[in-house]
Amino acid sequence: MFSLLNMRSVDVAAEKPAEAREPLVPKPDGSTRGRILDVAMRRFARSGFGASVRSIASDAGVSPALVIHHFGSKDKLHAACDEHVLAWIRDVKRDSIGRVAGGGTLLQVLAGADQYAPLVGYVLRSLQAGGVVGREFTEHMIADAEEYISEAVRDGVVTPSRDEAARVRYLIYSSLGAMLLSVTLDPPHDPEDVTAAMRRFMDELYLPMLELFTEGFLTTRRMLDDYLLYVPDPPPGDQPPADGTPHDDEEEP
Amino acid sequence: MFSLLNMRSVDVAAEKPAEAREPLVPKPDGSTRGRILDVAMRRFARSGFGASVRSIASDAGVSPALVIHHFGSKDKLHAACDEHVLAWIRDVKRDSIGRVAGGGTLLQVLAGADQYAPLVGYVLRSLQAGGVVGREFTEHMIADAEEYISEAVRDGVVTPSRDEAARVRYLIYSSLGAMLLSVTLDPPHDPEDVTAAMRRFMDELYLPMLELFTEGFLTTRRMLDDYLLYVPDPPPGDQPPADGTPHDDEEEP
DNA sequence: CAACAGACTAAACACGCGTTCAGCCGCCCC
DNA sequence: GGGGCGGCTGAACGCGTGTTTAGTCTGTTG
Repeated sequence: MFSLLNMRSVDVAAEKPAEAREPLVPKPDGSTRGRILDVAMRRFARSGFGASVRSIASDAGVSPALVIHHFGSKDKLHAACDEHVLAWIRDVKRDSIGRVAGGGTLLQVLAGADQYAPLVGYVLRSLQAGGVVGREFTEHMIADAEEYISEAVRDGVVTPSRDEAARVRYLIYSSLGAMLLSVTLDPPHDPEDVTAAMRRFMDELYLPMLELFTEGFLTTRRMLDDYLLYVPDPPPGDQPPADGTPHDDEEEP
Repeated sequence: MFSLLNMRSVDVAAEKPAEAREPLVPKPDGSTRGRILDVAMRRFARSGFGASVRSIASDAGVSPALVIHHFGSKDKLHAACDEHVLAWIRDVKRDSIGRVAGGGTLLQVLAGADQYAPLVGYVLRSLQAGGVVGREFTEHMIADAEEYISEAVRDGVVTPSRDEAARVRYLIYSSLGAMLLSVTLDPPHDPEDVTAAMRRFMDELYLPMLELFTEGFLTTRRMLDDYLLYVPDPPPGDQPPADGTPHDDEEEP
């Protein structure tokens, strides 16, 4: 069940056995340091990385000095949050492996439960800011997709591509980018539930995506053929001769 | 010539007549106020909207107080830049109308000339920040695409969709979002030429896009048919019955 | 020529930020 | 019991921010 960007929330419920697995959220830990880390992550997710140390301290019910005392500096706190979030993501991935056979529907899982809202919010913020979490998350998704798409191609349910790596990157960038853009341009009133916004987005745009994936968009092969004729073979990481541009490729209806 | 997201840079050169139209950049104006506005726009594009009034003043070779004197406040300066950029975009659109018959390749035009770098950079920043320019730009693109896609459908070169409006939105969100994500996660060393980054992105990912548009992704109609069977008709903005899930959101300390 | 107007600036103001400092408190170990 | 030690705080420091104020200079107008 390759699905890749299988986004519709309603399906999630249908696919998983009724005795729902509860979402995996990190244990409270008890220590003040842990609580600070937790509220910092949530605050960053809600307000972006410009959030002040004072606001985080206030959220945690401690003094600003204590935050610095435990983490050394705001930058180090940010780094600790990054690490914390990445670990959480790894846990969710490990936990959800083999659920929908072939895995890969990480986005589905994350959007499916409100408890993941801080995690998702944090990832989106990092994507917006070009942070390490955003980068790593994207690469995770690409690596995963690479794997199960190639499997799906072997099984004959997915078209092969002339450049699998590029296709995977394109697919992940589009879906992630579309979602990011959607919640950025039209943010949820309560920034706490980005997951709801994601599900709305999925519900609205799942049909066109499915249509595109199933039926394509163009009725003629002309543009693709022209391009293939013009450009040699891209597959193993080499660039086409760039722009020596002997391009008398003029297209015209 | 529907093309929509026709992204390949090499084509741009081929399409326009050799006696190149030079890109349309707003006249210098001469006044100090105009110069401040210009450098402010560029500074915002390069460094984001967090850029300080002092840095802008320094760029323009004037005192910070003068910036405030002319624009009232930083927010008003920001708004003036927004207006300035939107006017510029309107000019470019009007200027490029009917160039590639049917228009719509605004992105192409913008990515095609380095002189548009500040404009493009500004739009991307606004997209990142969820500003009005980003929103308006997106809606412009959607409106344009709506028009020439429907034309392309009439001409039989593009598949019809069960929900044209949703498809257009999906296509624009994906392409814009993918591009935004690409330059965010992997920003150009010299932030001055985002256009180069855009062209690189286009060159890399044009093939998979074209493949997807021409050949689709799935080899079976099963998923689409299942979905259509499950969901009635989405066209006029109504939500599917949104399954049972009474979302019990507990959590929150 | 005098007077006003507007472009422009140096200096300061008020504020929020990340961070530091000195010290208080309660716990554990000798 | 005494002494260290780590969690923790209130107050301050230094800095960068957007903005204000007072004033200078220049060109125009009566």
